[in-house]
Amino acid sequence: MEEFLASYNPRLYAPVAVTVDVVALTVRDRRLHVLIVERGVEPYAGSWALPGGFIKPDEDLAEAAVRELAEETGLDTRPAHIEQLASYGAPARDPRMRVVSISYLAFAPDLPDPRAGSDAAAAVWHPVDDLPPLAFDHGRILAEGVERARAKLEYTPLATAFAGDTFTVSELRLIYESVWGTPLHAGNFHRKVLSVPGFVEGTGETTESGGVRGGPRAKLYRAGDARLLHPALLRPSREEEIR
Amino acid sequence: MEEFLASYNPRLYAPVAVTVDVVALTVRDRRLHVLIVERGVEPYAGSWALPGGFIKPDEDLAEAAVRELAEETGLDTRPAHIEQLASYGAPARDPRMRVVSISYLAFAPDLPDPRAGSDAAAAVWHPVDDLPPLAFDHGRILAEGVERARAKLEYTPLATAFAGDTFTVSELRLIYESVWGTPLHAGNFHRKVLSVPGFVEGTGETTESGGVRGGPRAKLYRAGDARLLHPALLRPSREEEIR
DNA sequence: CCAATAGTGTCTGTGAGACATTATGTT
DNA sequence: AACATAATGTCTCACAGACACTATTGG
Repeated sequence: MEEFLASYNPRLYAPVAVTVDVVALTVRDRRLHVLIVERGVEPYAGSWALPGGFIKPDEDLAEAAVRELAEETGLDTRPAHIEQLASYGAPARDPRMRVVSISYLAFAPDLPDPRAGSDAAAAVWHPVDDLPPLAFDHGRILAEGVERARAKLEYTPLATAFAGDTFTVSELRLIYESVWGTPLHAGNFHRKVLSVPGFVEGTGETTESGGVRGGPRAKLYRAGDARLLHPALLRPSREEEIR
Repeated sequence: MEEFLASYNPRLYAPVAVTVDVVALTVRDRRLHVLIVERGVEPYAGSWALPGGFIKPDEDLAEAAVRELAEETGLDTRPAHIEQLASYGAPARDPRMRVVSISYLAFAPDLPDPRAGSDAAAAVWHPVDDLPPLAFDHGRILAEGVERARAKLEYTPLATAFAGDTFTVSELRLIYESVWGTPLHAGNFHRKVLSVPGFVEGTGETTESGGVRGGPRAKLYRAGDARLLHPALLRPSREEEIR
């Protein structure tokens, strides 16, 4: 083994760089938003892109994703949820050299506006349904992130990661409607959410006042201990995606 | 941009190598099997591991996965299905240097025994529920691949990727039972499979003879054009995995 | 004949979705 | 008073799962 290590020379392999890119999502003003940055350095300086960058020598991949997100956007709050999305390694996806990118998907509650950090000229939350062209293959990465997020709301209680510590059933429904882009039936949604074991648990509290246009005070809930929703909360049927 | 490329020096970054590892699954003798190889070179020479290796300069990631699978196992048949699984980049997961591995999940019908190829001392199909320790973090990668496969059979028609061009409903049921490790109700499964639009389509043919222990000739089907099963074919409830 | 298998029929319980209703708040 | 919203009730249809049953083959 020692002799092998001595004879092994990494420089014999073509150099490859590894980056992480983050699809950070939130719900603002009833629309799904993604965090994008304006690149301050080449390549693609001036273009919008997902936050991300090269991994550091002694850092795990998920750590790098959290670090890059904080560095480029000035957000000091860790996202409520982060998971690996996919990897992209087409030989010419980066003009500098061979770059393999590991993408991460993050969910955050509605946070303050970000500020541009290292290597970024600007950082903003932008609605996902009205995006500028993105650098590299980030448009495709984002699309896969959004689709993964939509699917995950069906099977997992992760919608609560977009909400604050406590929330009403109506707020939770607005999150689902915003992420899926579909109106849901308020009454059926209400009954369904409360019937899935471990999805939410009551706090005993209610909102301070009724809604802006009236109505009774809503009960407040927090996230329950379920990791999977059973039965699942399925999107209205999407016949077109089946074939 | 040109000036940037001139000033950029990849050697300034710590060297990272990128590998692909493949979790290739098949169903043999009513049990789920995975393709593993006995490593012929250090590190972990003599240990069992997933087939895989370093990517080449002008090769996309999925291409590398298919190539490594063929090279190390002598199988010339492309798997019926291959998809990206996840990436692993813990700093010390490989003793040689920083190695980031992209894992792929492949489904194949029951193929001939593999033969050891480059860098491999042996290559075999091995039942997944009775495995030797695997090199690196391959045990974890395999576990995630098996779980992904089990989940995918619920929502997609990929079980047909384990079967031949044509198959009977009973053969399809045996695939589900083998992958999930659960007996299924033959009658209900039969009705369910035929009722999901696009899952299978009849060929008009039947088997040449009845089963080895009797029974009528079964109708033959081939894979249909659905990409998703709707409604899904859910596993018997797994309460323990919900919390 | 017996046993195993292919395929279908029937019943029940659960849950999704449409719709209605009551209560409680704001403007 | 008018209206929006929270929360619950009711009905119907689809479907999963249990069970029964017939038909067809091999041993």
